[in-house]
Parts: sequence; structure tokens; C-alpha cells
Amino acid sequence: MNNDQIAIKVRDFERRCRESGLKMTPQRSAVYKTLINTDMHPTAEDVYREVRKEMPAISLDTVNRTLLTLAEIGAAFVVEGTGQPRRFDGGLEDHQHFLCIKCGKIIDFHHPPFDNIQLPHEIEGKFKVLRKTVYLEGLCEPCQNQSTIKEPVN
Amino acid sequence: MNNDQIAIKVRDFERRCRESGLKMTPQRSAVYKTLINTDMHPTAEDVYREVRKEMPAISLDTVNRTLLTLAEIGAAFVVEGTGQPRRFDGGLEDHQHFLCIKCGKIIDFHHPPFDNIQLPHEIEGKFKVLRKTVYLEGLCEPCQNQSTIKEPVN
DNA sequence: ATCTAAATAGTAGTAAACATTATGTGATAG
DNA sequence: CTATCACATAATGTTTACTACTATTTAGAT
Repeated sequence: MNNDQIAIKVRDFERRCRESGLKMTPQRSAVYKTLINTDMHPTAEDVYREVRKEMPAISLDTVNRTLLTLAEIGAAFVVEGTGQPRRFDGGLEDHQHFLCIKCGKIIDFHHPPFDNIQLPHEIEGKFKVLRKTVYLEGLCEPCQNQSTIKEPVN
Repeated sequence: MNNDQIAIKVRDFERRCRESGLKMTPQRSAVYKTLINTDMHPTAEDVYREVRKEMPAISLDTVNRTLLTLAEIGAAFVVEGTGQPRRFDGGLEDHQHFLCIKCGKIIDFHHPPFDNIQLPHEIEGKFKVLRKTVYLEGLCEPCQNQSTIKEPVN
């Protein structure tokens, strides 16, 4: 990604912040710029290491909080399957998962058309796919109404 | 799930263990029984709390290790929430993820048919879906050659 | 019954996520 | 421009999940 493209994205991001009522701070810009400047999937720690090159005084906590903020306003997202304690499922029957990003509840559902997803050949050829699923994130029923109170995880 | 069904599953599990060359320990049975006896998606900690009611001396470490073993032999699986640090993605263009469960690498791919998944109505009605994607797990190319999981004995 | 490799319990260590608090700063109105 | 205030940050500490290590125990084979 060249400098122009980055500048455009950063301006876009700044507009998005204002629209969401967030203040524009140098830290936010720096974190965002660092994030989109990598094609990897960095942890907060990774971004922290990188962004310090430009802004040595920034704290890890700020980086982490900022990244979460970016995810909240839709300027970035958390890669599925990361950041939570590991959770297990003994149900081997075909089913799919919906994760409530607010209360953390995982809700099973089963939509038979999702059972046999056809993968493109370049994937089947390159990787050994052990699991393929449709994965949903959003708000469960109780959380759509409650605004502040956090529900216990199931 | 009634007692008969559980008994069948446990026998099945024991056979699966033998086939994988794993010893049958009371701890393994207990952990497995506890796991399939819940329709939730427990963490190791959750299972630990539950299984201690029957087997007070079991250690958390054993529960965690056993659950991972179950996942390895296919008697259970790890759901979204892989115990890794949270990872972010600033690439907002449509794409999907492949996670290598061995080296932890996340590989982007893009298969346009996956961009617009049609959800069943009962989902759209109940939940506010903020993200929907096809998610793959398996082994990436370099990791396919270095399997650590013991092959079934024939 | 004996042996051996595997599994477990117990403990300690590491690292990520989160909470708290004092300080600092961006955005707005006067 | 500057005064104000809510929001953001830095610094620190706490909690929690995960992993590492070692001595002991045990399942399964002979």
C-alpha cells in the first residue's frame, strides 16, 4: 500500500471517528495507520512494537484499547477465534455457531445448507482443511435490548 | 441427553482412544462425560469446576490437557475462542480466513461466493448479525508434513 | 505379577486482558 | 483566543488463562 492510499484511508478513518463522536488523537491515527500498513493479523503487542517506532511514549494499554475501539466503530475487526479463553464443544453433529460479541455467549444453530460448503480448488489443493464452517457474530436477543449490563457467559 | 445415550458415547470414546493409542484413565472418562453432558461451550475452567464434583482430586491442568487431547482425536473440538491473543485485521475488503491450528498462522483468502451468505430467517429475526463469514481451520502447507498426532494402529 | 511408557497432580511461571487512577488533551462554546 | 469539560492516555497493579516442569502414579502389555 502506497502513501497516498494510506492517507486516504486515514482521512476516511478520521471522518468515521468524528461521526462516531470520538476524538481524534495522534495515538489513534498512529495505531490505525500501523494496523492497515500490515497485511498480517497483528496482536496488540505486535502493533505496539511497531507503532512505538513513530511514537515511543505510547502505552500498550492505549494500543489495545484503541484497537478495540476501531473494532467497535467498524474500522477494523477482531479475527474470529481469538482473544477469548479456549472453549470446547462435545457436540459432533453438524452445527454452526453464533457468537454474541457483548455477553460472549455462543449459540448453536443448524442450517443444513451450511453443512457442506464447497471450497475453491486452490484452497483444497494447498491446505488440509479440517474444519469449515459459517461463523456469525453479533448481538443475541437479550443483548439487543440491554445497553450496559453484561450477562454471564454461558 | 439420557444415561443410555451418554453410555454409548462414552463407549465410543473409549474405542476411539484405544484406536489412537491412548490409555483409558478415569480422568479422561470423567472429563469427556462432563463435556458431552453440557450443551454449552465450556472453558477448561468450567469443565474443571463441574468434574470436580465427581472427582475432587483432578487437576485443572489435567482437564485442560485432556480437552485438548479430545480435540486432537476428534472426540470434541475447540470452538471459536482458541486461547490465542486477540488479533486484529484492518483489511476491510471482503475476505475469509484460514487458521493453521498448528503454527497459528492466519491466511487470508477470497472466494467471492462466500461474500454474501444467505442466512435463514429465524437467525435474521432473532439476532442482530454484524458479521458473517466462512471460517476454515486446518494445516497450512509447511505444517502438513510435520504431524505430531499419533496415527491409528491397524 | 512385573515392567514401562504414558498420564496425572502439584506447583510455579509467563503472558494477555482488564481495572484503576491521576494526568493530559481535543473539541466546543464563549 | 482561551477556558472548560468530557474524553483519552499513561502508568501501574491485578486477575486470569495458559504453559512448563517434576515427582509420582497408573494403564496396558508381557
